[in-house]
Formats: sequence, structure tokens, C-alpha cells
Amino acid sequence: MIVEVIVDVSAYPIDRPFDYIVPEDLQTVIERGSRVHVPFGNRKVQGFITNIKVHSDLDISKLKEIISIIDVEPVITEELLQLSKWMTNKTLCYEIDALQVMLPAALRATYKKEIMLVEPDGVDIESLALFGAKETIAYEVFEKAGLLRLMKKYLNQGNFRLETVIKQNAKVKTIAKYRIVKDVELVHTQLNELPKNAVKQKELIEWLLMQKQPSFTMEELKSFAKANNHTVKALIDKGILEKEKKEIYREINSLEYNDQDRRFKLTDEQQEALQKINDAQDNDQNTTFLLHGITGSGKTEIYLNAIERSINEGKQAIMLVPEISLTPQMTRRFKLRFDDQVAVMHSGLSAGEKFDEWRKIWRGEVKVVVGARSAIFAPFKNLGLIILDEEHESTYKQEDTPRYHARDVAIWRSEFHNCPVILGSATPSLESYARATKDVYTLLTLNMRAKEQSLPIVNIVDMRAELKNGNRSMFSVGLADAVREKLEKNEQIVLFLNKRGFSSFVLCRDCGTVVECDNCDISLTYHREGEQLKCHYCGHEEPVPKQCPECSSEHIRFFGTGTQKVEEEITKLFPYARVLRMDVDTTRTKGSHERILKQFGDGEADILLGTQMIAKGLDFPNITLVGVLNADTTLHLADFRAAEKTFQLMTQVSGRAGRHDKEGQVYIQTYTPEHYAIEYSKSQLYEPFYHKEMLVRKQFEYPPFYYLTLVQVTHENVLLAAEYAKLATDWLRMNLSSTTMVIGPTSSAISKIQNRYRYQCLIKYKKEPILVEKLQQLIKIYRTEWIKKGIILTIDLDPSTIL
DNA sequence: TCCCGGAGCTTA
DNA sequence: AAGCTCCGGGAT
Repeated sequence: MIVEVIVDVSAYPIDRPFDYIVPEDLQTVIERGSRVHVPFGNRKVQGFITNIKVHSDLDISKLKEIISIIDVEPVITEELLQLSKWMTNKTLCYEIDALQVMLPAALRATYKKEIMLVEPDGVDIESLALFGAKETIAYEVFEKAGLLRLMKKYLNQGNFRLETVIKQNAKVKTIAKYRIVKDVELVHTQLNELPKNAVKQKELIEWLLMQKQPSFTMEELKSFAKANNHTVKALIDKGILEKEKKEIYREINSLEYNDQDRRFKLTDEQQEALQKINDAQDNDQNTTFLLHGITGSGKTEIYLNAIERSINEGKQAIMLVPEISLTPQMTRRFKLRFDDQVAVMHSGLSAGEKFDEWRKIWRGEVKVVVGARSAIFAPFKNLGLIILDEEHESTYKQEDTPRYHARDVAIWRSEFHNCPVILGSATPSLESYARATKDVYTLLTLNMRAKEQSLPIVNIVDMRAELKNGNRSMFSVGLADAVREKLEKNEQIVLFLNKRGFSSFVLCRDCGTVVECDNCDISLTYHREGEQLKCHYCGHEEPVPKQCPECSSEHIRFFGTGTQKVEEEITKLFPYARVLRMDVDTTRTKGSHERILKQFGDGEADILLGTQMIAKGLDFPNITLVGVLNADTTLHLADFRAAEKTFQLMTQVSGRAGRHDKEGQVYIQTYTPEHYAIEYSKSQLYEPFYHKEMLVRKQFEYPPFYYLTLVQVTHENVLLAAEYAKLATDWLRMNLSSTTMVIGPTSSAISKIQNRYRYQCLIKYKKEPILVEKLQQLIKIYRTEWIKKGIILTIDLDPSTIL
């Protein structure tokens, strides 16, 4: 028996299956999708079985045997195996990367180098001492001792042998439990033989004999049976009790809430949308629905209902949210409705917790997963529904290999399982809405807020006028008055600081120099703690300079608005307001998002001040005012989606106000009130914005009118980066159809990251059937020729940004 | 002549 | 990717 194995090595010449012989004793447990350990070159690696066959095309003498099988039950289902093949082709990644991304990190192998002492004769005392009594020790021991050179010599001479050891990271958490041994007679004889003074022991046995539950933890024995360590230990020694290891799941800590599940009666609109989804579910149709519902229109309640239907039919559901750790309220609602049938998957969990949640899905113990992007690979076997909430969010696209979009994966899986997909958003991506208007997706619209509140009133404030009138504060008169008013009424306020592409930087007031990162073409961000400047791209840190590095002027200070600065100003303007700040600094520790949001929800603060992370999901009845302090910053990104992003953000943030009985008010402060993305935010109507933006996209030949592919070339040397970018561009121009536009090469908007200069080429096309094939050829040229020069080439099909 | 680092090759 | 062999140049 022969198996094809995709080995755990991401490199170009290895991106194909390798044949291995299955030893006799393993043949009955071999399955496609299981992980195995195999010899590869002169090391051992992990791999996935992707095929089982009788004969190999190679001579049998060239084949090696599998070392061991790790999974008796495959971790990659047949469906996911097919999906990985599709992803490999769709995102131009290695097959191993596609397979790895589907599994929790805990299942990924890590490798350790070990040195084995085979022939002590001729090895010096010092080296021998490192081994002590052990036969093998870690490679690092020699490294630390500074004896690498000597070690190499011994390896050559055959005194030592180098071994790679595969380490499994997936640790199953266990708990010790105690129970009475099965042999009833023995228990009774022992019980009779107990000395008279062993009262506690006797009591414990009698108590245990009366219980239905077979085994107990020490904790339970202590609290229920009033036992103690000594008693239990004595009984174990006598052979009456035995200890066993029980597998348990890590408990994901959540704060205490005193709310409960509430089933809302659906509005006619909601009912109508749900009906269409239900029809698709009942008829096993793989329809993709675009659920376009304004903020507060009750999309979540539709999701919950549709999922419930799938569960009742014995199927499972995937619910994706952009970044779930930011929206504990959403998770909460799912847990309340579906209780322990829900698994949760997001970046806030530890590797062990993710592993446990994944296993619940894999074993079929849960019916729903609520999670971020990677939850789209949940190994459910009978999917009935897939939902992407806030489908326009760019977090659904993975930014490094494999560069997949969760939406595409969702649609692929829906075709496999014949189940519907729901893409939900108040502000759909232009791509999705365009597809809906062309009936590729089925459009479902919710125009009314579920509780029939009107949308909040949006005021656009021209900050230039404020400045002219001598108001140099970051609060316009209108917003400041509104804040004061709401504070008096004891209502809550959300203040939003748009920080994407813009943060506090250090500027010389004399020569205008902005302090930039030495490694990257990015200005350093000012952090107040420790007076540090940090680079958000490479992590470089340096203290704030006392004088300008260019002109030595001392008039150098930080500029721009950070949340801390706004907080200071709030305390000055509204001294009695209680403020909660939510940004990268205050949410560094685990669970801090949830804690802050809960505090705000419980009314412990009047003002919630934050960045992007407060834009979505907040649903508190007492929020009646939303202020956007600086709407423009996302507008000036050198990206064709800048306007779309701004409009979406404004609409999302505004939607936080007045979701319940009280009317909401919104102030959007801007220096460019005439920009259409800002103007259309006033009405919060999606359609007019959509039509306007579509005109722009058409004019400049961007998606959804054209598809994009971004090819980036980087090198430490500017000239080489530019040269090879030109080679790549010219090659593409030569080899792609004449109707395809190949633009560039140009320097990327961020021209340097981590000391590597970046050049790019943009491919625009409506139809290019040979694209993937040609890109694969280009990759081949790069992998075999250019890579030697230190060039790195990356290809992103349907990039989410082109910076 | 020894020893290293780099280039090139192979992995079943 | 990572480990091996081969080869050339500088140190010995």
C-alpha cells in the first residue's frame, strides 16, 4: 500500500505529493486527511495523507516507509481536502499552507534538533559533561555553551548524530478523578477490614457507593463528601480507590451577565427575508443571499432563526463575525440561544482553548461555530448554513499566505453542501452589492429598524469653519453642546476617533520633519507611556528625540490626536463626565475588551471613547449621541477603497446611536464636508452612495468593474527592487491577453517596510482565463532565478488594499 | 593542507 | 526549508 503525502515544508520544489510505503501494521488505520510522520531527506517531518493507492509510479526501492500515524481519525475531512486543492489554485499558495490554515495552531508540528551521543571515545571532557547521564540533549545546549564548531566536528567524525524530533503541541487537558475500583468483593472485604479508627475512610466509601456518578474530582470529594487528601490517598494505597485521568475542555472565561435569551417577534420585513432563506434551506439550494439591512434592523435575529432551523434539521451552521473578541455581545446572544451547542473561535483565545473548541466541532459535539475568519474551515460534516456578518469587512481577507477570502471559501463550501450563504451588512461591499443587482446573489433588504425607531439625525460639522471662528479645540461647538446636554440627561455618548492611516506623530515645527522609522517608510507613532516612538510595521521602538534629527531644532513635539489627548480634553471640557477609553493601549490584556464594554453597558461611564474597535456591534439602549471627531483620515489613504471604507465606517458608527426607544444624534466632524463619502453619510442611505461610487470605480477602472491582481516585488536594494519589478511587469505584459491592463511598475504607497523597498505591478482585467497559469509561470521564474538575488515576489489575487 | 562559507542539489 | 556535497580562497 502506497500513500501520497503532502509534507510540512513550504518550499516551491516540494509543493507536490511524495509517495511512501505503508508498513503492514499501519495499513488498517490509514485514511486520507490523517497526519503522519515521515522521513524526508535526512530529517523527520509531519505531513498529510492526501491519497491512498496500490502502486507508485516510482521504483519501490526508492520509497521509504511512514514512521507513524498521528491521527486515527482524519483531521482533514474529504471536503476540506478538496477545498485545499481549490485554494491552492485560487490563491497561488502551497498545498501545505492551505492544509495548515484549516487546523488550529496546536495541531501544527514544531521541530526540535537533538544531538545523540553514539561514540564517546575521542570526545573531550567538556562536551561529554554536557550530556551528563543523558543519551541525547538539545542542540541549543551546545549553542549556549559556544561549542557549535566542536559539535560539528564530532558530527562529521560520527561521534554524534543529529536528530530532528517532531513535537506535538496539541495538549489535551486532563483532570484527575477518583473512583471505587470495579471489584465489588474486594471493596467490601477491605471495608470490613478497615481499622475502627478509620472513620473518615469508611464514610467516604459508603458515600461513594451511594452515588450514581462513577467518579469525582478531589474538589468534589472535599466539598460534597467532606473528604480530605489523606483519606483519599489512604484508600488508594489500600486499592479501594483508583485515580484516573479524564479529558476536559478548557473553560473559556466570560464575565457574569444577568441577561437572558429574548426571542423578538419578527417584523414583516424580517419574516419575509427569513422565509426566503428558509426556502433555500429546505430545498438544499446553495443560494448566496445578500442581507442588506440598515443598522439596528435586526439582522442577528434572522441569523439566529435560520441557524435554529438548520439545527432542527440535524445540520450545522457557521457564523462568521469580523473580529469576535470585539463583539462579546454577539457571542453572548448565540450562547444564550444555543447554549452548549456553540463553539467559539477567535484570536482572543489561547492555543489550547482554540484546540478544544475545534475538537468540539470535529467530534460533532456542537452544532454552531461563532468565530472569526478561520472558523470558515470548521470541520462540520453536514453544513446547513453559512453566515458572514458585516460581509464588507476587510478582515475576511487573510493578508498573508494563503491569501484567501472567507467569502469565497463560504461560497465554495455552500456549493459542496448544497446549503445557503447569508452575507449580511448595512453597508455591503461594492462587489457584493453589484453581484446582487445582477442576480448572482439574492438581495434581501431590511429598510426598517426592528423597533421602528428612526435612524439617528446626522450633523456634518465643517471643522474649517470652526477654526475660522477661533475654535481650536477638537470639539466643535455643536458637538460640545450636544455632549453637555446628554450628560445632563444621564444618557450615554460614544466618541469615535478615526485613526486608520493616521496617528500621533512627532513633527519638527521649524523644518517640518516628521520622525520616520529607519526600516520602513512610515512615520513613527507616539506612545505616551515611556515617551516612546513605535513603528506599527516592524515594531521598532525609540525614545522621543529632544531635538530634530534634521535641523537640530528643539521645537519638536508630537502632533496629531491620540485617544489619550482627547481624553484629557474631555476631562477639561466636561469635568464631571466619567470616561472609558478603548484603544490598543487599554485593551492589551486578555478579556479587556469585554470588560470595558460591560462596564459601559452597566452604565459605569458616560462616555466611551475609542478607535475603530468600537465601530461595530455595540448595542446599548442608552447611547443617544455619537461623535466622530475626525472623519477624513480614512479618506486620504492611497487606496481605491478609501471612500467606501469611510462611508462604511461613518454609517457603522452612526448606527450605534438610538437603537432602542430614545432618539439618536450623530455629529461627524470633518475638514472635507464636500466629499461624497461624507455627504452621503448624512442620510446614511446606502444606495445613493453605491451609485456614486460605482461611477467613480467605472471611470478609474477598478472593482467591481475590473478584477485586480497585485504583484509586489521587494528587495533591500532599491535598484534591484525596481529592476525586477520591471522584469515582472514586462513579462506579464508580454504574456497576458491584450485586453488585460498591466500597470506599472510603480513604487508602492508604503515604499519601504522592514528595510525592504517595495515596487508593484497592478493587473486589471475583466476576463483573463490564462491568468493563474501565467502567474504560476512567473512564480516559477521567480523561484528558480530571482530568488537567488534576494528578491521576494508576492502575488495577491483580489487584494483588499493596494498600499 | 586545513577549514570555512557559499552555491547547488536533493528530498519519495 | 534544511541538510548535504562540492569547490575555491584565505589562513596556517
